Amino acid sequence: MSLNPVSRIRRFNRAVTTETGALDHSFLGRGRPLGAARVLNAIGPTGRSISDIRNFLGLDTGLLSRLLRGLEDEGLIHVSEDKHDKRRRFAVFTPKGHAEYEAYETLSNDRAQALIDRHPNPEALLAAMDLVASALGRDRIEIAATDPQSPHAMHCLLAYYGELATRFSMGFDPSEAAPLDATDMRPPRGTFLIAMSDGLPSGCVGLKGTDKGYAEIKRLWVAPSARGLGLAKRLMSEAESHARALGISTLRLDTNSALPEATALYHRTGWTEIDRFNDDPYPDLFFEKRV
Amino acid sequence: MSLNPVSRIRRFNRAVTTETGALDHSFLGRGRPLGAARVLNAIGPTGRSISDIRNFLGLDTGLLSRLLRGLEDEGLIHVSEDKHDKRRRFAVFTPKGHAEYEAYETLSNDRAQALIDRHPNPEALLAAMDLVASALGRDRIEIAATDPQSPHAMHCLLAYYGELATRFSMGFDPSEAAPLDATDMRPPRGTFLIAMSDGLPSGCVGLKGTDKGYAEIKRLWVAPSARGLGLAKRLMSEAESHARALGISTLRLDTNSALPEATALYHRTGWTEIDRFNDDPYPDLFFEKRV
DNA sequence: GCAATTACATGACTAAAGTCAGGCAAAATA
DNA sequence: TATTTTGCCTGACTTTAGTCATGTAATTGC
Repeated sequence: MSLNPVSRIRRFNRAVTTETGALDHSFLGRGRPLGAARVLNAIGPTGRSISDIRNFLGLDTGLLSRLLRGLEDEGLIHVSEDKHDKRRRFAVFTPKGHAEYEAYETLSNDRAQALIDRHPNPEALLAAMDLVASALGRDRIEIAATDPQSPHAMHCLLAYYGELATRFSMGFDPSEAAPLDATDMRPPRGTFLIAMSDGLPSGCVGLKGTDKGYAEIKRLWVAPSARGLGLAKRLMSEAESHARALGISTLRLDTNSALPEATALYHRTGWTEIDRFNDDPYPDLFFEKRV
Repeated sequence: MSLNPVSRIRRFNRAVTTETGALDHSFLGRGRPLGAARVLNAIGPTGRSISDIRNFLGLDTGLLSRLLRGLEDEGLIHVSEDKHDKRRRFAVFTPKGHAEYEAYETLSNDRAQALIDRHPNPEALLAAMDLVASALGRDRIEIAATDPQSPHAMHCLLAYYGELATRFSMGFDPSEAAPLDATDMRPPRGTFLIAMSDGLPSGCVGLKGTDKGYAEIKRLWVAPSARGLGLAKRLMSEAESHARALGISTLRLDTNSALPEATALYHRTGWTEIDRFNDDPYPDLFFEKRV
């Protein structure tokens, strides 16, 4: 009875509700009701428009207006009007508000740190949490173009190389693979897309421009915690849209038979297998698609 | 920045808060405030004493009293006095209350089921959730004596056998191991202890009485999701207390060098290695301890 | 047996959260 | 340009949650 899947999830819910309840309670310690603290947190260091806050927190206009007025009276925020649309308003922190925001951040961070510190295997715990968070927030994964040398991109690429190293029987050394020039993966020659799942980079794909009449798809990777959610397919289809927008009509890619999921995906999504078109030592399968 | 452990935990918190918020909201759909729904849920099909409910939900006497009165007025529960102590009161469902309780259960269960259904690898998701729940609720793991043939005990034993099968190079077949008579693990000859982590059996150990002047420790197992929390040590020390209470002064156990964590634990907790004392084919290490 | 304690109920209150109906200025649309 | 819509604010409300003091009956401890 307690062992069936539904019971296990409900046990998880109980554990997590207790934990968040305790965090909420510690937030109350700063002498401000939870509603106001939530608004402060929603504003964030870069400021935020009122309508954004309303959507994010799901609040009524009246209620939010009053909460903002309260924070303003406390001297924590400053609300100014948007230059382009004077109906819209934008909230930013005062120095005092910034300090207060940081105090709430510290409460959350300390709690998170304590959880890590007392666990015997933090990496396993974090991996489990990533997986659960991705499962819960699957519809909130967003794909956006990023610079191929941004920290998030580097994170994805390192994870990608690490995985190739374990999956290829001969290992994988990035320096032996075909060198990549970052400018080939920046507009207007190409692009680099990252899938962000509420702050966690969960996948990537590169579109690399060449001077040979086609562009290449490179570095398609999906984080273990986000696999099976159809993310690879979404990344590929976004990459194809970007290719079309850049005026590219032929795409090529290379892959290795040690990555059967990838190969299956290419077959499923209209790619045709072609002959070897480069002398990179790692790939043994080559595909092409017209977009 | 979003890749450090603290950020990952906070991302998890956000995902989970959204999810529980959505569940709470669906609870509201039954036209009853959350407080009343929580009380209904706390009562449960078997009924519950008022003081229990108060402790469980952390409510003020006045508030709970009013919430109970509300549920009573709706015709959902019936509150009667305890026979032995007429100050105490006990709440049970009326048939209508039972139906309402089930409706809430269905909301929770459907949500959980949906999460399983849409995930590509439900077993991995559940394992991750178990691990997180154990990490959050580690101080709430309780050890209790159970019948060695209870469903929870069987669950532990099957998991234990499954694990031995993967860890022993020669595999493991329970039928070839020394047969176990359940009466040897019931008082007064012995006992069987289970560690329960909020409804999930997370570990076990058996104390098996013999007629040879000593008792044996058997089937020490800790669920993967609860490892590293010191549970094995707690189980062993509980088993020793039970042995003392049963008038047993010498304990023995056998184990296999393929289980180094176990062996290390025995060395650490006062056990001395002795010569083989049985002809079971699986063990290759033998220990004794006086309690 | 008497005082203290316990278990629960009641009344009187407050704070927080949320709803709803205007209202006003700016922007979008016709 | 006139009308409608949008984004936000304000005032007047209700509901929910929770606190505190007091009361009453039953039980426990001395």
